[in-house]
Amino acid sequence: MPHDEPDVARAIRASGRRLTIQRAMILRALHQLPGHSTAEQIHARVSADDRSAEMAVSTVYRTLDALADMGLVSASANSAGVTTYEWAAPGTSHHHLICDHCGRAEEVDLASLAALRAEVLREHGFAVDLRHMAMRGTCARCTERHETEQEAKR
Amino acid sequence: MPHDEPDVARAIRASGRRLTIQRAMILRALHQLPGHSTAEQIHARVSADDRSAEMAVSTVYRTLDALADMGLVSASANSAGVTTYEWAAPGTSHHHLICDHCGRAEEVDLASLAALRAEVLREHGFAVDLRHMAMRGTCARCTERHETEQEAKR
DNA sequence: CATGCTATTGCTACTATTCGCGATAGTAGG
DNA sequence: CCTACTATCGCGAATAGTAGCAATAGCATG
Repeated sequence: MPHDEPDVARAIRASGRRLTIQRAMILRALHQLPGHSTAEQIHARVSADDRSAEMAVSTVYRTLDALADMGLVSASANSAGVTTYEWAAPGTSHHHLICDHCGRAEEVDLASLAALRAEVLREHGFAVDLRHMAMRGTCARCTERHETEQEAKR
Repeated sequence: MPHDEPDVARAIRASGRRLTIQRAMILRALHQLPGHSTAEQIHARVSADDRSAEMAVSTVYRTLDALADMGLVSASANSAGVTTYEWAAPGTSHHHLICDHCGRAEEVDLASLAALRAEVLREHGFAVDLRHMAMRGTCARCTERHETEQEAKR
């Protein structure tokens, strides 16, 4: 999987896409920004880097979409309905636990997912994309708080 | 888990919520509509049932949200970014495989998920909500088509 | 049955994201 | 280095869904 500039350029062209200045700027912004960023933040970063011409927000979305399609970035939606993106470094793969109560997200690495993927592929011929997969539920802290509240009511 | 009208009413009140006419209408619409429906469709159905007063769309969203919170309906987002809802009949639990290429969704029942949930709970104290969980990837048909295209290019 | 507390509703304004389209500009090929 | 082909851009309008707030109406209680 590509990670430095020439590699990325090659990967983009290999998929019949074009490496435009806008894309280059967004790629740079993605490397500069740590972890998960929203389209808004990426757009802001790009605008800060180059104030000659404002890039259209829709371009940011379309580019991120294309990059996600190629597997170069991964997108995950948080509970507030805002999507965040992050550079999918080669070999990197982690999973998100998103709490539906407090909205906080943890990143973990789950062994069982491999077994799950195997089952789905065997039984249904469906290839699940596990990279950066997100699961919703209730985090430890919120579970605890909830139980405490229940007791308080008694 | 409740499924008939008095039961549902009790469940709603038990959670400190109120059973308003709007909620009753939305519940009825949910029972009438088959499988997954969008908030839009539910709103249309409600409007069709009762033309005396148009219900606000935001009310539909809020109600579905509340019902999802109680576990009475389950929400899942499709690839186009539109959320669909369905009545979560007692005992019903299935998982969605959503193809990122053709957008089609399959419903399956996965044994491995129980193991996954156990691992996450043990290792991270996080209680994953497995009901109607969705996974993205590539379906058998699209995998096949993709391979065929690759061959055609050679 | 009357009453008060507060969950819910209906607005309306706003945010995040997508879509369509004419104008631009990467790229492969000569 | 030119040229044609077409992916991509910018822009502006459209869509799904959310937030804030004053008015309304369930429901527990006496």
